[in-house]
Amino acid sequence: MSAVFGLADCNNFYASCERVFDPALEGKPVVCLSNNDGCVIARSDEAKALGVKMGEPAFKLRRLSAWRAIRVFSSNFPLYGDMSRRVMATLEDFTPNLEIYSIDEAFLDLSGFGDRSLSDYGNFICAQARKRTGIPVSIGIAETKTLAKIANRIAKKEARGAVDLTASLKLRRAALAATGVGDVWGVGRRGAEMLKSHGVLTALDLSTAPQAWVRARMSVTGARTRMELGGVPCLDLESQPADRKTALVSRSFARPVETLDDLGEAVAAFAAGGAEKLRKAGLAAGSVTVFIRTNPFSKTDPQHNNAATLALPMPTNHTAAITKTALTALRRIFKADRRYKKAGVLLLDLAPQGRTGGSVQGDLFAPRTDARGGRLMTAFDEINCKFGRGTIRYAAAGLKAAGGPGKRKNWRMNQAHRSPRYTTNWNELPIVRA
DNA sequence: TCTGGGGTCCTAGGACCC
DNA sequence: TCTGGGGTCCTAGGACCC
Repeated sequence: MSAVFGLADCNNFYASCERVFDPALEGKPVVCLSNNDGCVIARSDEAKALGVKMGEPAFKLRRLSAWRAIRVFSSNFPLYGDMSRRVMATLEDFTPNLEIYSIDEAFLDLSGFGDRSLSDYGNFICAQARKRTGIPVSIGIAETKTLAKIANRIAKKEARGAVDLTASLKLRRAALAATGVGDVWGVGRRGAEMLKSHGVLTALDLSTAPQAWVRARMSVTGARTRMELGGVPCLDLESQPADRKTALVSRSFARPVETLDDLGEAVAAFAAGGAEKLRKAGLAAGSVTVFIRTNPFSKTDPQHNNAATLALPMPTNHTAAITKTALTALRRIFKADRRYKKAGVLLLDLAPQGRTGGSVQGDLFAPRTDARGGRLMTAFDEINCKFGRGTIRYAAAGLKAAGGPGKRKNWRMNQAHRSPRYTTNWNELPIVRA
């Protein structure tokens, strides 16, 4: 039985949250702003129709002819977090397995629901979420996460509740053909530019591009995306959230900050906030990075960006210890006569409290088949992709195993001689044989 | 005048060990 | 024709995500 993924995504989430608490906003253009009311981070459909762009600076809103009609909100993240929990709790009732992917998105395990219409079931879930929380939700259904994203995008575009791409290959093909390569999950701006310059314009084009070519140009993540578009799942549902690896507290300043004292005050506040985050999560930091930067949009100010990382004497989540180290780092990077616009404290090397890391070694672990019985690509397959047989003078292939206690982390094999050294990571890339 | 905040992963290459 | 092989750990920078 093959896997089926649903991607449930709240429509215009923050704007929809504001509407739940003020139904008079229904049908009106609603916009939510970032911290400091800096730029637009959510728009209702009506606001989109007026030409409000994502990420647009708030002051530019006033240039729109219809700006007086737009209801503008400062962000209220505690509210959005609470609404998110309610939506997720609802979704949980309709699947045995749920992965909360972001504040407004969740992947649902819909495998084994094939005896009824998946799109009917999806529509039912959407209706229930709307009824119980007031938040409009759409669901994309497909054989892989990447395809489910595409299905969801279509659902939103066509103002449908659920879109199911599992029904026929023809349907999937049409969806891929109608999706620009830049709109594929995992393909960002740079990737899209590169692909377009080679004539790969749609998701369908990417799904049929030669695997080795994609692997060479877009690394293992791109190769995975390509396979997922073809219906081969490379990304699993992860219902257990992993421990966080970093924690960041940063802000843009409303006006430029110029003195070490003022900057220190801000950094101390960020450090305290970071320490509290860690305590809530039961984590401790091993080191602290402080960064400061001037306003990159300024055409007149001299620019300065800098950062420093300092190890803490021992892993901790105590405010005093983290603040002290953060301020030491700040003193190292501060430059007088600069107008700083943003600063932050990044806490690194997070580990569950009481455990300070260490490494485990054990038996060699080099899987050759994946969980579905497919053969996994080996490092030598990749070398041959890249250089072609017979041209290799020296190669080193690193295989990164799937981890887990008792498993050795890396397995490297050196062959032949002379550079270029070629290293690749092992990342469970399934190979489908014709 | 005014342009967000918080994350993850991958790669290349170096340092260092036996 | 001409060279060591195997392993761990770390970092900077880039790319991507919501």
